[in-house]
Amino acid sequence: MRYAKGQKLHIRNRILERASYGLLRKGIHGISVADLMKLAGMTHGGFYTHFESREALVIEAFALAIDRTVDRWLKLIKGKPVGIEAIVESYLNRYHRDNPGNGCPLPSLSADISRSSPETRRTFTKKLDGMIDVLTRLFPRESAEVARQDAVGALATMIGSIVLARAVGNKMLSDDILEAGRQAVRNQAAFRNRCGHSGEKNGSGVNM
Amino acid sequence: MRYAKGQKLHIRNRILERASYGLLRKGIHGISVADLMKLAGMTHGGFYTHFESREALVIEAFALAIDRTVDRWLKLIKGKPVGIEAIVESYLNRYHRDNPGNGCPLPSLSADISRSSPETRRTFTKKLDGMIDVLTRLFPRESAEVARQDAVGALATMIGSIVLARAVGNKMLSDDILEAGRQAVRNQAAFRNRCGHSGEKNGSGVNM
DNA sequence: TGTACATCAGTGAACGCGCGTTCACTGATGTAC
DNA sequence: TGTACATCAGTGAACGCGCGTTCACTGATGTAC
Repeated sequence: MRYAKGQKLHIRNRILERASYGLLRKGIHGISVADLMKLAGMTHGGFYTHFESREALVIEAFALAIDRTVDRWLKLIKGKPVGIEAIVESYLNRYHRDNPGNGCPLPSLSADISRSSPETRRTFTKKLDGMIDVLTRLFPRESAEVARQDAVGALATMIGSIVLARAVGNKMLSDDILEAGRQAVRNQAAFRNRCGHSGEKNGSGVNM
Repeated sequence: MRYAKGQKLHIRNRILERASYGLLRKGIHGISVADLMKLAGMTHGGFYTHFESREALVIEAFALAIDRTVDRWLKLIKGKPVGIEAIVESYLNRYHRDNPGNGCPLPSLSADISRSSPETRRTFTKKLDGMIDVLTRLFPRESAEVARQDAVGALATMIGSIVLARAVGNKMLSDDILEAGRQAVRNQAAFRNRCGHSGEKNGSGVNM
């Protein structure tokens, strides 16, 4: 089967997208090349005409999932008052908890990343930096450093909450964890806004 | 080699302890039975005289690591004024980040747990509940629910921070993440203590 | 436009390898006398 | 106390299996004329 121009790239993208889904669901080591190709409706042999190795695919799939998450965030906050509220609601909810395949790769794959090759970790670091930048804009503080710190704190809370909520076998406890996570992020921001020394003169993040 | 009474249990415990170390370092699927036995100074064949299966060992090793973490916490807070500071300092520091083998299993293994068997998840849930109970006592609030929510929020922030700090390839960014995590937990608690209307009389957690 | 050939993405058998688990065997130690 | 036998934890070869990767082959489509 020889394809028209552009067709090959199209198929490569399909493999990549489905692989991203499969890897987020099953974990970096939890799904085989053959099964990843099956998700794209193909057999395993053709894999290597599109990717140099399994690891190369994993890196690209991870980057894609991060990009998608950031895109979703940007859409969520577009035209709305500055604040992390909307992102927290979309992150710490049941849909995201129950559908890791379509979600943020940080709760699903970070632990595996920390045991991966330097190249994988380098990609991770770069992408994470970009995520933090986007979140930082949502925390108007008296200094960029404080804003960034608040953004990282909120992100860590969101990731930890999803990780826990997915791991527990008890739905009620899991729901409680999501709610506790949402409340924790609110409290972090609220302390800075109302009690901390920021937030007044620059007008800023009054949303929470 | 036939052993004296108690000797077998002694060896079983050694396997379990070393396995806990190995699994926390390499991940649930990142180390073989043969390598786990090597950590205990033995060959792989004898494994099944001590454990029914690899999975049975994983469950026990995970539970052991949780128990150790809780014991460490209890020692840390014994005789000190109520507060989560001591635990946060010991959790979100470089030693814990750089030595997952001796640390809390939640950042290392939770993502794998969420993809594990119901039995594994049941053990996880029970152990997590115990951890939350210990932390809850450190948050004196007007209601048990609010205290527990604050405890879960703090735990989620700690886990997420370690997960991120371990995954990034850049030491400076990693240190920043640890500091942001510590600050975030402080802010969560500070909001309840100083700005919220809790902690004093009834104040119910209507913070936002 | 039609025909002959070249291309190359996709197929599926096969490769070497490492895994979890089993098992016949070993030999140090416990027990009986 | 000394001797003969029984026990069974530990060894390491072997098992079946699934994995990532390779490769000879196929056949639909592009290209030349």
